[in-house]
Amino acid sequence: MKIATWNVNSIRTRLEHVKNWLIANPIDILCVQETKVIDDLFPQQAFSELGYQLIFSGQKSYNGVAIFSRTVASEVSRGFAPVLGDTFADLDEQKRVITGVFNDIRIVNLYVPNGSAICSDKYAYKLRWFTALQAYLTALLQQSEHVLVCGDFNVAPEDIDIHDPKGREKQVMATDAERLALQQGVIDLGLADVFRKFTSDAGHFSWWDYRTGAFRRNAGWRIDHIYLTPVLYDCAIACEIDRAPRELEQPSDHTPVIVTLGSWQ
DNA sequence: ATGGCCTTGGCTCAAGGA
Repeated sequence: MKIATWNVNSIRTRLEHVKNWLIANPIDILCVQETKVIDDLFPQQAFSELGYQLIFSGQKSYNGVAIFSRTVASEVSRGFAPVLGDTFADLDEQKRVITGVFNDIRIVNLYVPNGSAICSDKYAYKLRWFTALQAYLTALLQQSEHVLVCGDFNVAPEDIDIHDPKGREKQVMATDAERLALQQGVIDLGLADVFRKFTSDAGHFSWWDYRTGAFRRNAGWRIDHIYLTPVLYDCAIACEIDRAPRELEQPSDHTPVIVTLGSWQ
């Protein structure tokens, strides 16, 4: 079973890239972020023609998440509120969370806030969002031992996940507070970054700035992750970053990350 | 080097991204 995550930076602009990638990589589940489209305008037919079911949660211009799957989803919900109630309901105005159960695996697809700049309101919002995420995942983990959490986390967990970590303490996506939020909100709950099961060295990235020829220089960050509970982590036989879509004309600035689960149904 | 570049909305510029 193969499951991938990809921040596509507008599903409508990237429609041909995503379609062609799925034809070349006929995986079981694809989680996408930054769809940037309301649900009524989601280009659903293009993907149903390829044999995928879709669930999505979008808004105009910003954010938006979706899950494409070969099998039908059950126990689908959107946002934090269905799990957490009213405490963090204001965070659901931005469409960043969608989940469903597929083949007995609870898939959680996330688009973590960017955070803008360290002194900004958006940075505080990001840290509060991680607090909500911790409560949200804690609740889901009480229901199932088969949980996969993936998406654009907008945090580089370690210095080896940044092409040039010098001065990273002052850079959004790499501050100590963000790393602690990721640690407490995800990793400390028993979820492990499966990419690091197979690859321990530096220089592997999932996002490259559009500016300054960052991709050509491999000046990237590894901010797109797949986290697994222990039973799934043990099943994983590969986790790869596919750089190919980033080489195309008019690419997303992110590229897919794919995990392969062996001996799973 | 606070620049660079891309997407959306519907303005020829601003906001957000990371």
